[in-house]
Amino acid sequence: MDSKATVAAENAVKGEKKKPARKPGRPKNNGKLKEKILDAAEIAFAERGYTGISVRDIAERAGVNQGLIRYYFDTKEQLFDEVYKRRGGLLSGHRHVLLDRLLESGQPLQVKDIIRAYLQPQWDLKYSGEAGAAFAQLQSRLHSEPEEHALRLRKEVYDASVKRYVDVLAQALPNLPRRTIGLRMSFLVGTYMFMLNDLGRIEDLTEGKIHNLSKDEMLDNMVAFLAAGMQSDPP
Amino acid sequence: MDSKATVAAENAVKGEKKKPARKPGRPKNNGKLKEKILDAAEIAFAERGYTGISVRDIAERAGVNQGLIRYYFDTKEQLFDEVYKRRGGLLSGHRHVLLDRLLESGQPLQVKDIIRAYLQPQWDLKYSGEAGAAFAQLQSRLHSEPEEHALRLRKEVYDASVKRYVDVLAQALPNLPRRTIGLRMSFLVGTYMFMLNDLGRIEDLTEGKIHNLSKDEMLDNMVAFLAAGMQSDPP
DNA sequence: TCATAAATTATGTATTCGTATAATATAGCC
DNA sequence: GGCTATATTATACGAATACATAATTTATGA
Repeated sequence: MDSKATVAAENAVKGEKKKPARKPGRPKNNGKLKEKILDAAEIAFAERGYTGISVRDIAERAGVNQGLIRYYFDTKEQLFDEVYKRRGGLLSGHRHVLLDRLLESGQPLQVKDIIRAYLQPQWDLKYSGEAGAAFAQLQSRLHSEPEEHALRLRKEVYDASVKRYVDVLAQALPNLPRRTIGLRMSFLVGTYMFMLNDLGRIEDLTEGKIHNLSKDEMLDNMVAFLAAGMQSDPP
Repeated sequence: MDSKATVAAENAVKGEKKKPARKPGRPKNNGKLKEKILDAAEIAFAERGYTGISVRDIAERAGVNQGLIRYYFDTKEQLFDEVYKRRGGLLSGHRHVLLDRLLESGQPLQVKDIIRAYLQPQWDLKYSGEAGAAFAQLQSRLHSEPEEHALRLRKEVYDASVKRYVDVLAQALPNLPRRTIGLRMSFLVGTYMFMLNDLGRIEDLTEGKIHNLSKDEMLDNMVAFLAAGMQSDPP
């Protein structure tokens, strides 16, 4: 059997081409394919992970020539970064907005409200459609990745908002050492990151008793659990 | 430039070989290399992920010929499975032992003791050396993997012990619906899975205030947090 | 209108991947 | 002491990989 390249060369000689022989050049869609690439890459990376999907496959999913990915993003790694920062930036922004709103309300700060403000944008995103769900999956992957580059990316995207929430929690919990609050913030992140993934698995974990748990029910349960842990006496 | 294969062929013709030309055959070590492969693969998969490391690289890390991996494990996937089940089985076993001990003590069941019995083996493993730490990392990766095969593997390794712990928790918390306990068990898994990874990151998250947190301190903090959440009123 | 820049495709290249197989030296058994 | 199953190596193969480049068409602006 011939390799693809050989086959293509033969076809070129014979003048036979399977595809309608789209000639190169600049078509009508002026750069709009960039977004299509980002969308396809987001889902592909979420499903298979960074090393699990090829640039070629992403191009095919996006319905785009492979070279175009290099044209817009240069390397695979840069494509990944842009995918991640695109939606991660929106998420952090949303968190800041909700926290502002809470602080400006003038009411006394309640731990459960702070926690809910942190989780709500993430949950809304997850349930906003295929892209949001894919990004949630992608986040979960990135948080289990020990590589240096992944660590820097996480830091860049999330650090500022996490620190701000820790500050506000410290304000609401003046009796707790800041060190304890920081640690518990990590516990919180771990909990929701795990729940983001794939709720199907939870059913398995508990013999199918968690069927039909709605988005809001899940969020309420998480907030109650985490708020109790956050406010408890340190050991 | 020539490909490796071509170079090797030329060397063979000329009779020049870089390596001392280890002839094939059965050496002294009678199958002991299998363990070396498993050890090297455990660390490699933890660092890079399943698709991030090649069978060739694993062979090199293990100091073993590449073909030997296929001899013992047939496929890359089977190698991964054996790596995972080897230590995962020990872990589940250890959990069962600690729970037995707790139940046989005759003392009234306390939520924090049950939680500690669940976490202790995982923590001991993580701090037992390089291999244990690598396996912890590997677990974290597998739990963020949505692929069908990963799901089955997790289920096979952990399901029985998780279910048993949920049962015992339900016994200690008769006022809580079982559905709530199951859900909270997932929260618990998420929390410790996240903390398993890489404590270095936590320092970043909280402006370096978590330096010098010992193994026991971390475990105590997690138990306190999780026990409070587990016993709290449902929303 | 015409030159230039931008967007897109086709094609190529060297490397690496998982898997396959044949050759061979030793251990253990009769 | 010879036979056979086992452990190990060397080598090969075709597909897939990330990255590269040249050709080409269109949009834009002077």
